[in-house]
Amino acid sequence: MSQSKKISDSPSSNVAHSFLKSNDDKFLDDNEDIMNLTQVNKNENSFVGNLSQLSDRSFLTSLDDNELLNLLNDLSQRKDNRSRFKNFHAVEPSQTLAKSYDVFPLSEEKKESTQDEFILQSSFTEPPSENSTLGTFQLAQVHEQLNTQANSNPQIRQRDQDLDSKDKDADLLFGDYATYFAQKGINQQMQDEQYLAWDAKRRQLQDIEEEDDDDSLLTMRSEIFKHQVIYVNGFTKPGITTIHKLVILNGGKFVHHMSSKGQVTHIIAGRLTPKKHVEFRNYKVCRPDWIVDSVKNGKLMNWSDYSVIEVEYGQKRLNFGNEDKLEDRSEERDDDDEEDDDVVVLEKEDKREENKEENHDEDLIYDEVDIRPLTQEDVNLITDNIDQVIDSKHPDFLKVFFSKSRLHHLSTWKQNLKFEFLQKALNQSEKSIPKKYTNSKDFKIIIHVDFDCFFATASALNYPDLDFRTKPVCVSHGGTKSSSTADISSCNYVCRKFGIKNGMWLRSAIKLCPDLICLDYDFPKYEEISKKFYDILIGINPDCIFPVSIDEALLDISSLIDENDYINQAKKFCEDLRTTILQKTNCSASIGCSYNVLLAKLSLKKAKPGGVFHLYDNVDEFLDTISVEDLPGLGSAIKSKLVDEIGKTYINVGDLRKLELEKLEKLFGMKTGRKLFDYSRGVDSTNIDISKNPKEFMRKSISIDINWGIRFDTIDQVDLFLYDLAKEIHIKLQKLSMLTSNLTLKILQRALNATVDPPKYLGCGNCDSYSRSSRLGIPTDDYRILGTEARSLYRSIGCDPIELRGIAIHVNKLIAKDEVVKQNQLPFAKIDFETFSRNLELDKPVAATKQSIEEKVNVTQYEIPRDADSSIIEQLPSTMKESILRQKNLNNQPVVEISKEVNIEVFNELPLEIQQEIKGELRRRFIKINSGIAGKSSHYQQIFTSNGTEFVKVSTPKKKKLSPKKFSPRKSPHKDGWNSGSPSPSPSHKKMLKIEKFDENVLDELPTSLRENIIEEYKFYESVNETGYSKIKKNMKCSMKPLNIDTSSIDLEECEPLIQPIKFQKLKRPKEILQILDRWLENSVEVYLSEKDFRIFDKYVMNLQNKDLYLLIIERIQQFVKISKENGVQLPLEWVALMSKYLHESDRL
DNA sequence: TAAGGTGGCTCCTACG
DNA sequence: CGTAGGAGCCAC
Ligand SMILES: Nc1ccn([C@H]2C[C@H](O)[C@@H](COP(=O)(O)OP(=O)(O)OP(=O)(O)O)O2)c(=O)n1
Ligand SMILES: [Mg+2]
Ligand SMILES: [Mg+2]
Repeated sequence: MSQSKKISDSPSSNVAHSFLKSNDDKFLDDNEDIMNLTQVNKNENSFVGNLSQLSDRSFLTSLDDNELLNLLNDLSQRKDNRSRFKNFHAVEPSQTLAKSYDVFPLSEEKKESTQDEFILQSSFTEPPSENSTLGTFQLAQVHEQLNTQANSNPQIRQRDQDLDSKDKDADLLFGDYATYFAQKGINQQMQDEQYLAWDAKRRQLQDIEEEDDDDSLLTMRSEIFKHQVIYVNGFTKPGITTIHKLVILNGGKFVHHMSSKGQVTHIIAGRLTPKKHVEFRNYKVCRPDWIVDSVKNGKLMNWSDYSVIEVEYGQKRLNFGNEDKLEDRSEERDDDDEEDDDVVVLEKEDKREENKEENHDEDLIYDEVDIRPLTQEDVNLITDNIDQVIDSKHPDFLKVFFSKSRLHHLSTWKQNLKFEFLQKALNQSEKSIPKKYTNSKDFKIIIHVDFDCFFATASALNYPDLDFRTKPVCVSHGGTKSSSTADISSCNYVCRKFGIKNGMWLRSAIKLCPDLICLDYDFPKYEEISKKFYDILIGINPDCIFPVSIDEALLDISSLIDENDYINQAKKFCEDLRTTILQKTNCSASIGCSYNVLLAKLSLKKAKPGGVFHLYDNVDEFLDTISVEDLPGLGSAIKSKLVDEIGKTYINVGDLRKLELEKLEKLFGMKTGRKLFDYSRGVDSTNIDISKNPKEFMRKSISIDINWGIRFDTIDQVDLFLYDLAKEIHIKLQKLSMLTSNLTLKILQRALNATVDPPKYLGCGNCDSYSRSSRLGIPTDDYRILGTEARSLYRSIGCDPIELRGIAIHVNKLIAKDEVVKQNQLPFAKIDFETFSRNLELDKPVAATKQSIEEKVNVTQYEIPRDADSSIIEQLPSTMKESILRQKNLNNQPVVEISKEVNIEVFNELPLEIQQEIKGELRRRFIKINSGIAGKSSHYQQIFTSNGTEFVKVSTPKKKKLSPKKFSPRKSPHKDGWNSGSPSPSPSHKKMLKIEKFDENVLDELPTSLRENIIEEYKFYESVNETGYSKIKKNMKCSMKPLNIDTSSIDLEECEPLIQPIKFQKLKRPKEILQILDRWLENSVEVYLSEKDFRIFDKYVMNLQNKDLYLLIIERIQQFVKISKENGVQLPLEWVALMSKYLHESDRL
């Protein structure tokens, strides 16, 4: 029962690593099931040779189960572990780690564009490339993979890794294009140079002939691509990154997706599937060398000379009819923007007809092709290319958004400040220099210092001619347009007389004050001023400093003031401080001074603008003049409750004081009630001394929230974005050197009554909010784990991507990295080793034992369809039966077990660190080690699910119904709430299970075989928890009317089984297999393929039961052979041989 | 155009 | 009963 216990321990979600193989799968010999794509033989010793790589957790993470077990097996077979690891610590991990990469198949990321309709799912079979040192350059690789088929040269890959580990400035390498829009080319020059330096280095390490051209090309600058908008489809050579660079460096515009309708002028593709052929029929499609040659020659080449090889249907090519004319036209366009060309228009209209007919053939990854002729508007769009709309579909969205988000800046600054002062406090407490303290213990002087209308003041420094004191000035994005929905970040005190407030929309502010002057943000300047500000504060050496914000801090200055003359001294002190700040920063600050934080804050408010206020006596009198909403922590929600309670709209603190404690506690809860009670009497004991209790000030959670610009069409885009978020979280975790074991995904879904376009431009509008969290099993900072989890949670929530308006990832249960090592050890040994002995009694696998005799490596698996007839189960060996029934009972999933031999004693000889690493990893995967019979051999066991995804979640036994919470983004006191539309009557209790991947009509028209594949594909998009064949079918039917699905009609637990196909390369989904095949094929052009790989592949194909997949594979190879022939490429004889064999076989079928 | 983030605390309640 | 997930609220 220990297993089921373990799983139900994690009610929300757990993950298990799927490792399914069919029983009759014959190629189970030791290493052979891992096809070696990279020619580097993964021989028996490859693990041993790289033992030091164990010092990096990511290495283990990257292994698939079998590899992990092999490693463990290997380690446990050696008696000389101790001596082998003598120098364990001396080895530098990054170098050896990199070497180990070539053992693995190439990384696969879901890609946005491919030439076929299959989409790769990310998985844990990826190499651990970006794990431990996620340089931005590696991100670049990821990005590239996202947008094109994974580059297939493992050698380049590895060198990138090598380089990255050496090159600390790798960030800049990527920055040169990823931050292009954000940086607006300021650093372009420098970054390009760095890129070239890097590239030179790379070329030293290898002989890349075919890229020589590109290298020199990258130094070229011109405007030849001006007004051209380039889109890259699928795998190209040179890769998408290079093309991106070439295009941008030469005046063009590069887009990552086709959704910017009508913008794209050229599509670059290596080859086209028939589908893409149809889809792109109205574009100029050409080969990548068109770009290269154009740059090389300094002028646009005739694009039609670079027509793309069509994959399948012979010469039925891209018939643009009069190619010459078109060509002329395109040349013309470089010089002027004139644009009406009858030929084109006619042509396009013709195509429109055809397009209609074949529209159902779309794979729906892209927007429908926009076939109308370019309008002047479009041209403007192209011309203004940098200022194009960037929403969440844009690959650089996060970067750009963050760079412009004031709130993001505020949050980041605050975190940095808190961190900084926490460190300072920690260091100080070490030194612990007790201060001379002459005042009595109760004596306390707290001051609260805050700049007056900080952003406005600071930005105004950039406008020396502006009369800031008399003119209404504010800071916001965009111009002064009376329709603007831009937020006012900060407004000066002139504005406030008009009733303008921070956070108000510009257009409502303009209504209040038509002469309003808007200034731009200047974040670096704010930082700079803040730095000076804090330096001053540090300089006065107070008892403690508590950073509240970039422009604001609390100080305890008790020991700087003589108790006996505190009024005068504090007065002088504050005046001096204010003056100093004003002198050094040119910005006016105000100071509130009192004996606790609450009163200091209230005094500050009173002191503004540009003054100091002291409050020591007659506190109640003072409070009676204060409105309750000025109390810290008392916002609109509490205020309105108070209004309800008291019955008047203006409530001052005196009114609040009249409420009894009990009443307040009942209304607001114990703590809040008490706080209000105390606050109304000026009582507050908030501690601001970090060094007193540093733990209290430690970071407890990390999150990323994006509720602006979230506009998606497909689940794939959402997935990519979630990975981006996960990467950001990863970076934050890494910076703090922390790990997390809990992740929460929160999404905002457009409320039913909300308009598709909310009042605020690209805002989230009125939304329902859903959140769901999940335990990760082990502490981690691996973005793949985080990302996969997030994707999984997204599916579990089930929001239609089109309705998505906000996404947030929160991680909590943070733990310092170095603490993890200590903590991991004990529970593993205790729980897993002990409880497993019970396991053994239950399901000591007879079959496995038998196998262990029969085979050197024993991989047993029982594959039972979930709805398998119970009589079938009855016939099974009792141990199997029990195990299966238990698992069935547990999570409705079939069971698979793997057993291997391991000598636990030998394993125990390993260095502790390594043991822990492996144990942790096994634990994470729910593989248990049994200390075993006679203590000699051990037994691994793993729970599997029927789901085809590599990494699967174990479902919660009972699924809570999702009840959306109405989300009204921070209703401000003024009219412009986040949702200024009509209020939502109640949260929409509709199920949002639709993921609109397929049009049902499309589906119906497909041949059955293909449909099956697609349905299986679709399965991937469902949460593991909720996946069910029947549900999918339901969803397909409902997909056109998602919002009307009745929740009650969908039983989340209703899951039908799917028979497990056999696996290849640990993969079994046709899409993945084909993907791998494609990569392999492409690889095989330039590199030697091992005979072994062919053998394994052949074995796989011959054992394949799925006829359709079989045919698809053959088709692929056929295509490949054909293309190669057309291009005069010499193919490996093996392919040709395989081909004829398969063709022969297929005749038989 | 526009960039409505983020972390901490508290409350409520379902779950064992 | 304690715990934890999830929602609410708030501040800058
Ligand atoms: N809704 C808000 C509130 C604040 N800020 C930014 C701009 C402010 O300048 C800065 C500091 O916030 P304050 O609350 O200190 O506000 P100001 O400094 O602008 O005005 P005050 O004079 O009231 O301090 O934070 C913002 O962008 N949006
Ligand atoms: Mg301020
Ligand atoms: Mg402030």
